[in-house]
Amino acid sequence: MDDTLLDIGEVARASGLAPSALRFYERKGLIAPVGRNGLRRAYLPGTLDRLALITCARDAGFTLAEIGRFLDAGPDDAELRARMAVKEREVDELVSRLTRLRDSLRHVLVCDHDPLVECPEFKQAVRRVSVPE
Amino acid sequence: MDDTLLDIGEVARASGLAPSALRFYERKGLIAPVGRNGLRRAYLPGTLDRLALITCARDAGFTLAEIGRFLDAGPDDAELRARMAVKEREVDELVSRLTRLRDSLRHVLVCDHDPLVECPEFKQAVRRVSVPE
DNA sequence: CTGCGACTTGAAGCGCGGTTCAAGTCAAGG
DNA sequence: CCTTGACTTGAACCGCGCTTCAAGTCGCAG
Repeated sequence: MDDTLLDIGEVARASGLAPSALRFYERKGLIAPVGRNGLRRAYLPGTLDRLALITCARDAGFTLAEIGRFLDAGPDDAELRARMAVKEREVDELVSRLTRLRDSLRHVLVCDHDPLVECPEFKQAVRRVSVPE
Repeated sequence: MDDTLLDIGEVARASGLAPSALRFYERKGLIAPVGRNGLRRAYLPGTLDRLALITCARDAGFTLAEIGRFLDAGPDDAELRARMAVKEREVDELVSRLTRLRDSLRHVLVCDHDPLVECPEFKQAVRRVSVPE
């Protein structure tokens, strides 16, 4: 009928997520098909954008429950904005820590201590990672 | 006897990890007490450095099994170096993604769309997050 | 000697984020 | 019509990273 609608298999291929994961997300209220084709779920193409957002947030350490609350909120939701502000700080700090970790890894790639983890430069870097500056 | 040795409770307080977590790490081969005081584990102070490293790596998305392999390796372990190089790239990419996510969050804090996730700037940012540049 | 509290063990349980399985339904093609 | 293959469901299972629990063992203070 409407060939702009997507089957679960197509959504899975396009999003890189398993069909089982899509059904799981549906149970959690994160996504929903716009309708059914017989029994089969029919998705709007925009669902892919939503899934990209979900994947991204999940990678950033948000739980699916957090993402769910996050997804249905208007501009007047002060509590949500507060949570997002908190998250923004958290992500920012995580970025700092990971940056230092990456630098440690880079160094250890070219250093020669035995065992590797005893390298003083590396240890110092780790200390910088764990201590909030 | 030797008051430079630490009891599990002291290690827990100093590291911020629960005693149960420390015993769990021990079962996984990540840490070990240098001896026992009766039944009680006695730790070297250096264990705290090791735990800082473990915590840091775990936060960065390494599994405990990965961390374990990582911890006992000399400079001649080519396979380990290869894995670390891979991890360095992964962490680096994660940093990029998180940076963009943080920027998205920053923007959405000051924008006014309904629902928030429909903000075009935000959506574009999310797209940048998911698409490797 | 008698608590007391911090430790010990192994085993079971939990929350998260899914995957896997069995059994069934449906639409399209030969 | 009948097969094929992708979908449907609920329920069970999984790996990870711990926590909790029951039952027991210490060492030290009073």
